Amino acid sequence: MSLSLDKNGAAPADASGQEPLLAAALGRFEGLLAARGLRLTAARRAIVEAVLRRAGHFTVEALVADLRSRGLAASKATVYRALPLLTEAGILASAVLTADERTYERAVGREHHDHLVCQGCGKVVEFEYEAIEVLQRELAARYGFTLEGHLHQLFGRCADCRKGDTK
Amino acid sequence: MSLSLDKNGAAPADASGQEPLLAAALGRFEGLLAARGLRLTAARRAIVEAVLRRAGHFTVEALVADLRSRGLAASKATVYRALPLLTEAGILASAVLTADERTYERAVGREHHDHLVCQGCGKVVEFEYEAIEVLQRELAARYGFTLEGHLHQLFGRCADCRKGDTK
DNA sequence: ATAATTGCAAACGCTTTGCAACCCC
DNA sequence: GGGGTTGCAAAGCGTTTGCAATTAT
Repeated sequence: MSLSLDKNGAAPADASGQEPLLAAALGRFEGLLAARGLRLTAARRAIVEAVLRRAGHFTVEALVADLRSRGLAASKATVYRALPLLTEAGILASAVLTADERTYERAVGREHHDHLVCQGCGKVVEFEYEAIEVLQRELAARYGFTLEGHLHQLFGRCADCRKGDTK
Repeated sequence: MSLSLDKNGAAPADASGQEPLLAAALGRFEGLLAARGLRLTAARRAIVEAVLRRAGHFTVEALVADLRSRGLAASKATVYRALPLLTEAGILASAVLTADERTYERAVGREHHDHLVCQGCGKVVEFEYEAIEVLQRELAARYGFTLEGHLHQLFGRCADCRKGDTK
């Protein structure tokens, strides 16, 4: 089994040359919406663009602020109503979810990965470990389950935080 | 340290041979509290008992209801204030945590495990897979992290739900 | 036209907090 | 008595929802 590790962070550069991504995202979105008799409106388009423009993890609040700062149409309520749709369309994904944090990230044009969070400084490392994915599938099968998804987050302390950081 | 019984003499009502667990839990709790200049009060004792009496996963609401139905002292606020302490003492652990569910479970006297949740019927299977635990440690080490914990939940569909249930 | 969509603000549900009374050491 | 503890109710917060106006097809 190949142990492919994502490059730390690999923060996707934003805003540049993402037309193809945007096209792919809007295409998917429109497909999902059409399949349900829903419409691809200006507000929804703006939300998709805002998500793609974001690099890394972000909160709903930040996304709404982005839209607002660009004078784009999409109120908080509309954003919240769009989140599940974006997720189902594979455009958006939940990033970190804990008792006191909830962030999202772009999903279109990216590979699946999980998160390793430093409890000292909050740094988040994205990782992809096929061996674990395999074991998860094996495990689900063992219990007669069809695996549809998972939430896997590792919490620890990074080297920097172990050295000097307070707390 | 000595384990004093509830001052009002109220013996744990049901209880099926859990005295040793209760003793262990109270002992740990008292230790943690003492180390911080905090006290093991009747309310906190009642909460510990309520947690041990619970089988399986439960919500805070359910725990509060338990206490209330037994006329035990411990308001909702007190329970919420005790949760982090119980967790640190290893008496309580978070069970399932998703965007719309948050349950806890007894940790004392139990082995570590993660959860497999059926998205059809809500059934939760607890699993312990050492191979995955090992890979997690390996992964954290690879990034220079000291692993302190993790949240690993698998979501799928159980055999029963695949057979008949409506989607 | 017909039905979906949106913004706003009110409603919500869960968790936290301010505060005065209380209890323990 | 000093300081931790508790209950109650109010405050917070992020998310959801009712509703009337608006817009897409």
